Amino acid sequence: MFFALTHSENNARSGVITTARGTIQTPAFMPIATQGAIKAGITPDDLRSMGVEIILGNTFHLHLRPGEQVVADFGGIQEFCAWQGPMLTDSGGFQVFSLAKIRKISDEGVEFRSPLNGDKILFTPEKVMQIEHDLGADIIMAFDECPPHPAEKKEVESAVRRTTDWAKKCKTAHAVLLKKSGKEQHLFGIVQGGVHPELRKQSAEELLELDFPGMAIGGLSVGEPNQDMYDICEYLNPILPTDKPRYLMGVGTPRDLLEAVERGIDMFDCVLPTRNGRHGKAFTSGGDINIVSAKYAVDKNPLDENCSCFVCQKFTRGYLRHIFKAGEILGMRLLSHHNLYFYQNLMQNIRSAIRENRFAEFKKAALYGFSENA
RNA sequence: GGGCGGAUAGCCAAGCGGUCAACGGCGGCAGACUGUAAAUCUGCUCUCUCUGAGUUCGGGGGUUCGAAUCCCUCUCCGCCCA
Repeated sequence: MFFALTHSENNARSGVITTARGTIQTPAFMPIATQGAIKAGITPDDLRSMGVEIILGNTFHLHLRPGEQVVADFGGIQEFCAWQGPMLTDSGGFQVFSLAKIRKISDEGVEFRSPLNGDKILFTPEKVMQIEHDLGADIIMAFDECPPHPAEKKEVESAVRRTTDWAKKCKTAHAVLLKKSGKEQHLFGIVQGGVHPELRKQSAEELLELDFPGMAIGGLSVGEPNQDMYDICEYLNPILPTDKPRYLMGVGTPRDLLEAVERGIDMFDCVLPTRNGRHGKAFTSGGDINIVSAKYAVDKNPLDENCSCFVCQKFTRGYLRHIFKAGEILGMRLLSHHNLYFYQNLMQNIRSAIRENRFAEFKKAALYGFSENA
């Protein structure tokens, strides 16, 4: 069985996903290795030491460099990265949003211009499936259209229509490739529909007919108010099947994770722990801190006194501030490490709380802590 | 001793009669970042009773309606000739 739900408390769920390369306890947070590496020098050993069970790669960026054939030649993305655990590849659907200035959408697919050299890159559902099969991740995402926020409702409707159409094509192409490769790869569908409940419902129902082993919610955390994101999760909760993992793409802040878990989400990924780590912001049990702030110059405390990561065992805020200001790469690595550890620890605590039927009180206490510095 | 060339806000450095409180960079301060074109981006950084006013461009003096910008002089720095 791919997904087994083991505990639930109201809508919050905990379970386990089983792949050929290992299991993933849920709710899970997946660090992002867009180009096959967690930025700022976090190694596979680092990830394992903090309890990470699955990481992400990106189809678009890995296609541009080094190319899926190179990755396939190494035996797949997991071997290539020396991670060797479960991996997931995003499809390039987010690049439809993030690279909006250098792409053209049609019903056939999306024509990108390479940010590397200006080459025209045509992504169709079939092409994306071929690339994701060559990359060989354990979970692969259907090619979707992620519209911006705000957007005209017509634009969102069209994105839902294309996303469904492309999902069908992805499923068909995936089935053919799967038969040929004999590998185990699980294709997830992605629900679109912006902040419109009726479009979300339509998108989810159309995708559910295709019976994907997992369902993702895309098109959120693109600029809409946080409450809208929570509302959409809450709205979709009874529509999505309970026996399949739900993946809220691109989310989020520690608070977002708690709010979304409460509304039935099982999987997350987000650049925040690593990007903010590189930009000098640390997540702590007492809220975010900006380590370059002058007030930490002679602060001899760790980033988070409640954290047991090695950064918090060894280094003071004053030292971290100094190496950050000095531009030493160690500062970015240490903050990235701490932030990823903080996220993993938070997810571990969330899972324990759900399994012990005390998630509601855990969430309340955690949110109270995050507000200390706010 | 003589001849050139310099001295601009914390530092470097543009400006060379009005549109200059003075380009730009560094440093400093603050903020942003949510399926990563991000070790990135944005704002502020002389003083004040701050949508206005006051003092600045080595010191002093002068020319002019008006000077960081022109003239005289002093001080200091660099290069060259003795």
